[in-house]
Amino acid sequence: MNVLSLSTRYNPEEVEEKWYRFWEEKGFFSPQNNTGSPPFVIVLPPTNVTGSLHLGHALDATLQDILVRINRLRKIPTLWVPGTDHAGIAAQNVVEEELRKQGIERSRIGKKAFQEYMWQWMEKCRHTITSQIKKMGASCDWNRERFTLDEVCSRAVTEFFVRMYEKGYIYRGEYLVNLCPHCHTAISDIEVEREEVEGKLYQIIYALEQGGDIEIVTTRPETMLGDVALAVHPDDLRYKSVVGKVAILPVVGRKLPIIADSEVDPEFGSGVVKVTPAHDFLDYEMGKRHNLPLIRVINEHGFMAEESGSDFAGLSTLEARELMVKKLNLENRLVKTESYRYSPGRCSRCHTVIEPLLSVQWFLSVKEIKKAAIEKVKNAEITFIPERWSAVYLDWMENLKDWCISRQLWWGHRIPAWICQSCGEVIVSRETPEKCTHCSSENLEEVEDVLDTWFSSALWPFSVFGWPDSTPDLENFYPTSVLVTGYDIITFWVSRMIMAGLELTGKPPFKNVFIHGLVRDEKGRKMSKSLKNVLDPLDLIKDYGTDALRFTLASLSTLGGQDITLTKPALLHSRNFMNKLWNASRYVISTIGENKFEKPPELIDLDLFDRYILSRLSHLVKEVNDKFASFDVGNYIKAIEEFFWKDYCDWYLEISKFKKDSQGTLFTLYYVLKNILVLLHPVIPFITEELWSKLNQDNLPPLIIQDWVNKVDFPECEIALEKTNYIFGIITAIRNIRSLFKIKPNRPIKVVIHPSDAFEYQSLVEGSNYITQMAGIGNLDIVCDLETWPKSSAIQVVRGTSIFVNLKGLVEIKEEIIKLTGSLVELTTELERVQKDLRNPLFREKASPATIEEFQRREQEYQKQIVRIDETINYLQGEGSET
RNA sequence: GGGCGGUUAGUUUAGUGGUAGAACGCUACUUUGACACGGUAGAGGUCGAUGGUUCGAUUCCAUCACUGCCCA
Repeated sequence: MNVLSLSTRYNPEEVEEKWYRFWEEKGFFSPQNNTGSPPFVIVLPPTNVTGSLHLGHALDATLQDILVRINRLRKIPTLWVPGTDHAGIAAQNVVEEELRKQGIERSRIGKKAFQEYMWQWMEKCRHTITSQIKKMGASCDWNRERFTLDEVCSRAVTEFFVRMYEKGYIYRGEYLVNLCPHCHTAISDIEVEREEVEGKLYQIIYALEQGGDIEIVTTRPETMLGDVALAVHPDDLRYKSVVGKVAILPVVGRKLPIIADSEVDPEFGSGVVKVTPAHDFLDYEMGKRHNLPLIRVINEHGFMAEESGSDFAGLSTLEARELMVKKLNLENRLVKTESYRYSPGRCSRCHTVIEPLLSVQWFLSVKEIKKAAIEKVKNAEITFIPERWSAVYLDWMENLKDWCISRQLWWGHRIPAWICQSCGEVIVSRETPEKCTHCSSENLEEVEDVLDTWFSSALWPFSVFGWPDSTPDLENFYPTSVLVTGYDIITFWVSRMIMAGLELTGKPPFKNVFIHGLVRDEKGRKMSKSLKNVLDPLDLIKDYGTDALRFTLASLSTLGGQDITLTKPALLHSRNFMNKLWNASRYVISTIGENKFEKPPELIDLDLFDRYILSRLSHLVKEVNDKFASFDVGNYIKAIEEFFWKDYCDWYLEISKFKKDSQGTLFTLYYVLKNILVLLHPVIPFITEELWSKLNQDNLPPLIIQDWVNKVDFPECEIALEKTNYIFGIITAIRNIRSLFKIKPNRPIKVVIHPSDAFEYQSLVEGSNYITQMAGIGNLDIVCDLETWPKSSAIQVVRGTSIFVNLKGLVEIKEEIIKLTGSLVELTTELERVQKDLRNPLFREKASPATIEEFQRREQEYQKQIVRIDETINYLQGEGSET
């Protein structure tokens, strides 16, 4: 095959689908139990069936795939379980909105019909998502794909619920909870977001029964209808005398006791607050402490309830507020209103201002189950990477309150509970009960509520394996190895998986939690639908290829888990990298041709440059394994990139062009590229597999199941590194002169090189052929004893070596002197800095021996170079005076 | 108000108690038999401010400023 007939551009579309299908059909994504080592297991954070993948998913999947693929190469049985999440409230909202566009209202078609729409939507969405995950190259085991509402996962949810109920951890009752008037459901504290807005603060006068007035402040006058008391701080001297007296609620006329409670902030407004226990969390607590009644004046739809009176009932809260203000004005009770910034809670899903409302809900008490979850992180049985996120987790856990788990939705896991319509008994059961366990009545009604989505995602690491049954998969693959997710989800999900995992299985669900940042747009903004800055991974794949997208996301990841600013130039750079890899491989493949390497590698003759690149490769492999061990994905990639582009392409490959007849060269070209492909495969699986198949001489198995590189078969050769470093410096210096004097690249030049010691001389002799070729030299003289200085030459000094490039007529001696003097000044400054420290007794006493040695080495190096430059300047000054 | 980040070249950012790196962009040269999505050679930084610790601070500590996120 003439490889050079291949396109000079890498074309991702031609290879990606082919290889994914090949891998999947061959079953490489399923765990191979070919070694006895413990498996490496990841569960994919289940993707919400709310639409399609965004770049956050792309990053998350890329990082997971890198871990999975490296471990697979390491011959560790590897399993990555994919799946989707029913995403209760979020998915229901999406479908509701879709239907509304078609003129269909959820409330009109009823629960059953709506659920049918939900399932249809789910199937469609799930298909979109899984095909996107596949497009990303994710090597997950699709045979084990799960959906949180499928039978296996649902059974786990029921089991979890029943066990917690039986242990007394789940309870039901009427409490004040966050209700979203738009989503018509209760939500948990964590789903409430606060955002500061411009509001109004109303100052209102309440009359005292015994005569006189008292002023209060409120942001929500409409809730006055539910007032049951006024409260002041017990130490507030201004109001000592009114505590225990009675105020009259304006408009309504209800009698309100004035109580003292230390939760009242005396600095806020007048220092007197109204107490509305049915509609405010602080007031609710206060009401409990003081045994106050609850008057519920707002209903679950966010409208005024019957109890608010005939004038108000049926109004929205905003209408009620206006009416209340009007009535207060009529009664001359409103002193004034002023603008005021406050932060009402909003539903994190629909952004509607939430209403604290009394309602019957189900709660999970966390008091007991959080203990182990805290302990395991504190004693590092579960570790966060980066470590600092464990503080966020612990802070959250330690302040965790009981979790409201019931939702008034039509999409989710139904709470496995029945209420006896005869005696009111609550029956929680795995199976549908036939009669009441208390009164034997058969008139049982199933609870309509569903469970919070996180209640089921909490079980994901083991429900996917069939828990509570003790299945082989559960036995083999649980606990999982690492969880990879964004920091925004630590409290929502990670914390709950740890609690549920420890409570139900007795084991931490994973050992490591690998936290990454969020993907931001070019301006550093979070991607959001409302900003219209969301990028679709599929569009980027179309423009740049999957590998380039993965490469970009992964190489921008930092160990600190910083957010990633995704820019077009970064994507272009990655695409260019793919092209470079493609073309370097084309060169290597065509250069090797039909050559076979039959001799064992250790018998092949290797020259200086072969040993140089193999030494660098050896160093790289160490670095890569090191970075990988610490989850430092970004630097793992950057190290390979630098090696490949700078060392392999720019130096080794260029030099190889002048020694193509050497077996050692051909072997080294092949050997290094082969290793590069293995090292890069976890990050850019498609292009590497494609190139592997073209490079593959020995019919080796596909790259995806190759052996990972733990070390290189050749030892690092320090001398080769030092020599090539020197030779490359010489070449660069000559090219620099060329460039400065604008000598055409194809014009040969005459060069005299004057080394200062045996090392330099030997290196020059060894490399002379390549120096000549790489720098475009026509005539090269290496001269140890310089009897006559070359005239009319541009000069550079490298180490102790002077380089003279003959440039008759082009060189201004004055210019050369100025240039050299410039470097002399720089070097002298550096030398002085080093010597200043070396002369300092404190430095010699306190600095480490290695540092002192290094400083001494630098001192010598500078001195050597300074001597040579000085000598050259002296000569030039002589030459200048002669002309 | 509490907690956690960030502040380094024009831009996006790595990084380290001992000469500050990269990518993109920029300048000049360059279609040379892998690659112009390329090559060669360059220019560009008082590492947010002020103090402190240290032989030595961009790096550690404190304060401050601006900025982002989380929690109340």
